[in-house]
Amino acid sequence: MTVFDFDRASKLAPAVARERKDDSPCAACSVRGMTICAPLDSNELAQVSALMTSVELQAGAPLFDEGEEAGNVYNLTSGTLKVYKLLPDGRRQVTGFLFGGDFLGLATQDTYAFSAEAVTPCLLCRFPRHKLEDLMQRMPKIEQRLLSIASNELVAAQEQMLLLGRKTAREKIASFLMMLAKRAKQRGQPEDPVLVSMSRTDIGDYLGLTTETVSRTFTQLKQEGIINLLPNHQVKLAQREALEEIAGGY
Amino acid sequence: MTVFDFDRASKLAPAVARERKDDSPCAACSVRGMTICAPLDSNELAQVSALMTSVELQAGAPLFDEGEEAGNVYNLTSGTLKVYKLLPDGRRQVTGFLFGGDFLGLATQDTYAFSAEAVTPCLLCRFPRHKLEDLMQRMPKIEQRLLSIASNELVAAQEQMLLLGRKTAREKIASFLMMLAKRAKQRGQPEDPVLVSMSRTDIGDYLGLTTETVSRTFTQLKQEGIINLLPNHQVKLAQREALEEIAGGY
DNA sequence: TTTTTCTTTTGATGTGGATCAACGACGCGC
DNA sequence: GCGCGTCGTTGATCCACATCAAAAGAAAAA
Repeated sequence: MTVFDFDRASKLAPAVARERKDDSPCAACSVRGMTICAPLDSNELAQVSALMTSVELQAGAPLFDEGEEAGNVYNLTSGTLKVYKLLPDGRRQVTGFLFGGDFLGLATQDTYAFSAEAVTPCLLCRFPRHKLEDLMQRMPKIEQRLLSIASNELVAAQEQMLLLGRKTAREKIASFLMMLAKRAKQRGQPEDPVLVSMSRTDIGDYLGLTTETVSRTFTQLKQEGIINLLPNHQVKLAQREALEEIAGGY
Repeated sequence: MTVFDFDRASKLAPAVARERKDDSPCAACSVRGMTICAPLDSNELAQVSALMTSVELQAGAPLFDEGEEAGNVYNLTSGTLKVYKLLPDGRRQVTGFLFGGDFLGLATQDTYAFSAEAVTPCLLCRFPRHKLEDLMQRMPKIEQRLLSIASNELVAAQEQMLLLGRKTAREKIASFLMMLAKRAKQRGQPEDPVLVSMSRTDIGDYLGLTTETVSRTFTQLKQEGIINLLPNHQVKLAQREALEEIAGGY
């Protein structure tokens, strides 16, 4: 379990690395045609794009903290982001990793229920929440899209509860690798040598394990020939079916 | 960890205990003014009510199973319901308990992502999903309400991930009791002697513990004078602040 | 009421993963 | 290139909770 490291926190990079006011619509959002913009026509898209600002984060930079006023929602254009919650003594639970195309910042209360931090350098589209809410009144399509996103997240959250509450370390690691492979495939990236861009600590905090256990379990799977640990944080799924079997049918 | 008991399963009560076609609007839904009907005017309410059927479940009766076609959504009028997921070998994770006023059955895919079963006798309002979806096209208010419900559930799910991944047995039980108290208060029921209507097995499967550990932890808290175990499944929160402290600030 | 059955509690023992400790390996700035 | 800080791996030991076992309550059936 990771205990909050105050020394490290004070050394963190500044909150927002760079920020650009951009008159053109968020290229990645419209090009990819994903996330909240997906169901919109060009006129609607222009209205949404007018609200948007680009944000750039360097690895390790926080986007916002739990409890902070939830003024914006975001679309992650590229990079990897983690969202997490802390206990008062610093124990951390990473509740999710976000990748290119993912949506972030849904909140009913007016404060964020979790913190968000860049794992790798990130590009995001930012929308002021109240303006987007005004727009939603006139464009139910956005609301539909948001409901669909929330429903999918809810399904994923329940899956993760099953993992945290009932799976062994071995099953957790196998599930984690399968999840990374699936998500990479979804956004059209290579899924066999899986790129594991996050640290053992982040993985441990996501799976409810310690770094040591994460490391030992990777080693164990490697020795069994189920995976190969390649350079540059890549993992080859040597026996994909075996891994899927261990993951527990999910 | 609970392993699937095939003998017990075969002895379970039939799926739907009773069912009534009801011309009048679901009394509880409109009276309470909660859940998806909350923001509607009387004309809109009539349209929604026209789609509704009442369902009655006896304790232990399943409402639907994971993987089943998601044909309906439900409003729980009274009683307690549990939703859960199973691993292939029968290990179970209860992902939530639902109480009077709660909404159930949100799904993007066309199958349920979890199973639902009555803990106590239950009364529900049932809505055919495709008809409700048609209605949503014309009444964005319902969609807004659903998005709000989903957002709240998402916050609760992240809270539960923190609990499952990072809290000790003692902290889990304390959090569980505080949650029950809070939810009882929300729906205007006595919150101090908390009614714990579910079995130790259900609690264990909700918190990622065994029945034995749940029982031992209750006993321990009782011996420390933090709670009192009363007859009829009631628990008196003798030292509420101490319990809140143990729960970890949530 | 007594009997049966299921649930909860309590006890004895085992173990998966945490903790504590040290070392090796990679990346970065100089 | 070299030194240095961070991250990952490996080893030894510990402990919170699981597992196994049985008794004590509670509820349902006879």
